[in-house]
Amino acid sequence: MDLITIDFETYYDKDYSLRKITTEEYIRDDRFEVIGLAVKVNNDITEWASGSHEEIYEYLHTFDWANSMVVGHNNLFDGAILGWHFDIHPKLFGCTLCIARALHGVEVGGSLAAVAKRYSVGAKGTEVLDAIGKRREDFSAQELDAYSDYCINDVDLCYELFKLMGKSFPKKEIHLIDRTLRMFIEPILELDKELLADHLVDVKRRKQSLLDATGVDKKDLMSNPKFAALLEAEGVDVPMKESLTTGKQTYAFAKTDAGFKALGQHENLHVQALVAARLGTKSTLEETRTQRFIDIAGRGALPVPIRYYAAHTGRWGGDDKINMQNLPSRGVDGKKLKKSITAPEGYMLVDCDSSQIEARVLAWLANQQDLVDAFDKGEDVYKHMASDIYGVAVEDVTKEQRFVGKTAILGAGYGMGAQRFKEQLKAQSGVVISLDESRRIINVYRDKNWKITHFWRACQNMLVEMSRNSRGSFGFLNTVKFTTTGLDGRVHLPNGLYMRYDNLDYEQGERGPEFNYMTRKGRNRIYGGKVTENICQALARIIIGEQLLLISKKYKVTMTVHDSIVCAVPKKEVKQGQAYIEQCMRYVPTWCKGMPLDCESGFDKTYGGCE
DNA sequence: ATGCATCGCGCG
DNA sequence: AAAGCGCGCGATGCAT
Repeated sequence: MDLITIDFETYYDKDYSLRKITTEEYIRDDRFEVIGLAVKVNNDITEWASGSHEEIYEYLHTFDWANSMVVGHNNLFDGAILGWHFDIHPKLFGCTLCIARALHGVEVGGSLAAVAKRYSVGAKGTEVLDAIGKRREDFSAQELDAYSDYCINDVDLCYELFKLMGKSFPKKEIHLIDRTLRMFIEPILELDKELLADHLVDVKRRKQSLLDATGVDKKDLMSNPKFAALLEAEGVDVPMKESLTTGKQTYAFAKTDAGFKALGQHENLHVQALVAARLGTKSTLEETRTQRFIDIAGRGALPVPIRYYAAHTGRWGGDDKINMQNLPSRGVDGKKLKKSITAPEGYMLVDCDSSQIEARVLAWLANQQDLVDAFDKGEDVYKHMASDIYGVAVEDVTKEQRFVGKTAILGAGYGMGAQRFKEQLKAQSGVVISLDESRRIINVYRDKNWKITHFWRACQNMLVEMSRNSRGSFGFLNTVKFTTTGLDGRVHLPNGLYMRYDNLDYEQGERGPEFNYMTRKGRNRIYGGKVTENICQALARIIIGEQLLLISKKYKVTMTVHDSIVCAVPKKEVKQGQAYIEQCMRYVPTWCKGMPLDCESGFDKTYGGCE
């Protein structure tokens, strides 16, 4: 297999640029034009090519793409140009930006310049290229020459970086990068234009009627101080709270803030209307995302931009202004956007969810064997938890009691305290318990799952060890190893990558060291329970990654949302396809024998219809 | 005009 | 001793 490194230079101007519009819109726009590109086959001399679309097309088709791996820095961009404009479909896509993010942390600068500097492979060109607003034909021969040097240099840097970073990079992760990029580069999902148009009208109408009921202007609702003034005018004591970020007093206007919620039942009906309008108009997601979908529908199929290694736990994230991982799905009529996403002609979509994967990983990792066994047998672990909490037989557990058990299983496993548990329970289900009762429930959880509480302590000890610049391993079958490089703590993961706690430091608190590490947004507190959560999330991501690759052998994976995978399956074999996909999602990787995995799936013509 | 911090909110 | 966690996007308010 050949390695082809590429970089496209394309037309841009003040408005038509990647700073202003999405990658999808930019590449599909009528103004799109290739100024030129640099191509390097294996270690051959890098070539520069510039010419008309037809000339570039012809030139590009002289390479053997079908047997090549194509690498670029941010290959989402170059790969999409190859596919959408030049009908070129390589065997494998690589991306030095993706690899850099996985190796050196999601926090560090991922620009080609920054990564090149880190590896000392040379500097990115600094010459000021007068390219803005210039079409290919506007460049003089000398200007084009300078541009070619610049572009060739970029490709050479990218090639060197791939050699250095790619050598030790896990093969499976390379394939995951490839599959992730293809969700965007090879779009097959379609959008239901009529449904979207109707939905946009509905959403706007709904918001307007909320506003009409108050008789105030939208901007007075959206602004915190102005909204506070409206409430004060009604004689309301404006609810305040302490900011979790700054510690200062701030307005408590979030939909889960108790004081604000109470205003929703205020005796003054105008106050009720104001609160309802504020809540109903504050989130613009439904409206903006619907508009983006409508715009995309006018241009073609739906490319799914998923960012490889977005979280320091390795999870994927959204990208390109249209986060496909947080599409609404709860509440009445909540799935309209998902329902607008449709399988291509002759296909159905299968949406398969891994069941409670993080809770299962936690039980396995901490070697909480009774919980592992319960998961394995397919028992209702939430009911079992509730049975212990309330001292009733499993079959007598009420719906409300089961919900308490569920909240405990999903939250208390990472050290949640009584105060937080009480609030969470109230916010999520309206169940109100006393602080003493909350404390009792937390204690029941911790006693029952004592191995898990031990694991928090092991993770805390790991932080201590890392801060002493040492190495070691812990966890079930020594799955989790850690080392320290300088001040950077690293938790090694079974896929060959690691989670980093950069510049790990601590302050001596009254009751022991309080650890923190550096992120892009400043220092983050870190402690045993949180490390436990991070590791479980990372391991769950590795498991679903392996499963995604298995599924890809047979079906096109169109997107993933953390614990779910959405595939397109030919209509006539949808039942067999669904069975195959479920089989893949129950696959237990070799490094985690005994992991109790399960899944559930549904299929439909639309994403939102998969139940 | 543009960038940054903060908050809220959607998902897992 | 105890502390649930992980994202991205959009709006506002304020600084440049």
